[in-house]
Amino acid sequence: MIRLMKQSHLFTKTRREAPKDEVSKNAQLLIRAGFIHKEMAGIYSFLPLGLRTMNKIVGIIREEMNAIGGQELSLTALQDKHIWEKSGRWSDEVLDVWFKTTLKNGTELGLGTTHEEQLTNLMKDYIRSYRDLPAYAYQFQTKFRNETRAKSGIMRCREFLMKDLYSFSKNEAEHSAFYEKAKQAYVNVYKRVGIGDLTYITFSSGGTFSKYSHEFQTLTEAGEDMIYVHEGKKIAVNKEVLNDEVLKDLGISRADLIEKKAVEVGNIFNLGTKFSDALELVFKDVDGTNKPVIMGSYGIGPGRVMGTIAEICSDDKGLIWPESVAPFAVHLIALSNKKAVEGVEDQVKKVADEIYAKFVKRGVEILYDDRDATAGEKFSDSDLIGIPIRYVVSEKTIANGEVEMKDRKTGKVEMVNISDFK
RNA sequence: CGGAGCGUGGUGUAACGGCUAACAUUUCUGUUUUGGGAACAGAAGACUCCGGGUUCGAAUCCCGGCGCUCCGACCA
Repeated sequence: MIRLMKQSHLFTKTRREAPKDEVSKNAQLLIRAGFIHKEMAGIYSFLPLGLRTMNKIVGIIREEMNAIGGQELSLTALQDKHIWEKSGRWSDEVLDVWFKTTLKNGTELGLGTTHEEQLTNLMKDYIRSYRDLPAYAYQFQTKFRNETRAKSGIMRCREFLMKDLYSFSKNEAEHSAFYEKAKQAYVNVYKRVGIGDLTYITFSSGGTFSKYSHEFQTLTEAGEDMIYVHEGKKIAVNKEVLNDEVLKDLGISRADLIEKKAVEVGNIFNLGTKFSDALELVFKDVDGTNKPVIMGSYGIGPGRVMGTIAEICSDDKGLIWPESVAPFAVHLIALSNKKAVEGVEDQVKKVADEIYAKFVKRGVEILYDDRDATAGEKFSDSDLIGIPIRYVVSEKTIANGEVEMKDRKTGKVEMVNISDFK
């Protein structure tokens, strides 16, 4: 990733007002700051700043997935309908979010909404023996879902990036052990991207093979889900499964639960042998018998995570990125003095250029506002874009041999000696 | 997919069925200015979403389409 950028070269611009048909805070701020561009309802392009943040989120997820033994691959978006027919999910009645298309010769294809079928089928080429298990594969892939109603800015899109990991295990114990590791990895991800405090492991319906699945729900008014939070245990229950049995299982009482709105930023799911049965993914066990592989799926939408961060980490002036996902670590602003006459060096620009060069040399990701714009405009843009640390170089500061450092989140200002920049 | 609302320069808004579609912002030129989206002067930018209809006359009224937003349903 490119570490440095002069703002005069950045082709995107900020805007004072959000388009009137964007109501959600995440889309309003991200569009105004030049992170995303709306193409259609539920379909957004990612611009340079937005892509940088997206890649930061992706990078964190990748590290956590690698840490639990995930192996990254990339499956195709165009998918063969026959493997979907085997699981019974080709039908529009079963899966109503399909985008389907055809080849010139009439062959029907589907644009992947998810990849259980395809990966299960693929794994048949590689999983033969208990010695081949466990296996953990994941990808970052664009999913296509024909949502009847896209909404909430980038929170529910028709085309969106998703990290999906699938686990293949030889028995229930092996599966469960990995499932727990994955759960912890997810906790790590949300913590690292800056929304850990507001994110709850939420018990949700489990389907055929386990009593519960686990959603990761982040509290925000922009959310679509209603969950019941148990503050003491830092867990929650999805409204859909809240009943006496669940309360008993979790050892909690209804009185301790608080109803909150939340957005689902990830979920993990025990698939059991649903897909390995359907697509005949079996392995030869130690005793010589064929057994179906036990599977799990684990999903996170980096775009939705980004939208969630934008909802939570922002104020009336704009975005406030956590350091770990900010498009740049530092925003350097030069309030240069244009009065500088020909032949007389512009001291402010000179100092700012030097500081910029030092940051670049140190490998700090920096956006340098070298534009010919007024102070107010630069400050407003800086607040809107939301880079965590802002440095200002001006006549006033260099008169004392200093540079001003301001924390976007706390607003705390500190003067730093120019000679301290190494 | 049911319900509601809305489509006017790049963006945000205005305009009784009646003048050359107005204002702000934006962009460009020049002067001036540099610590919170400065000031002045000049300029650019619109078949008022599309297609029909009513009318002497439509941004405005009617019909159809498309698009967008919100509520609900849905969310492997």
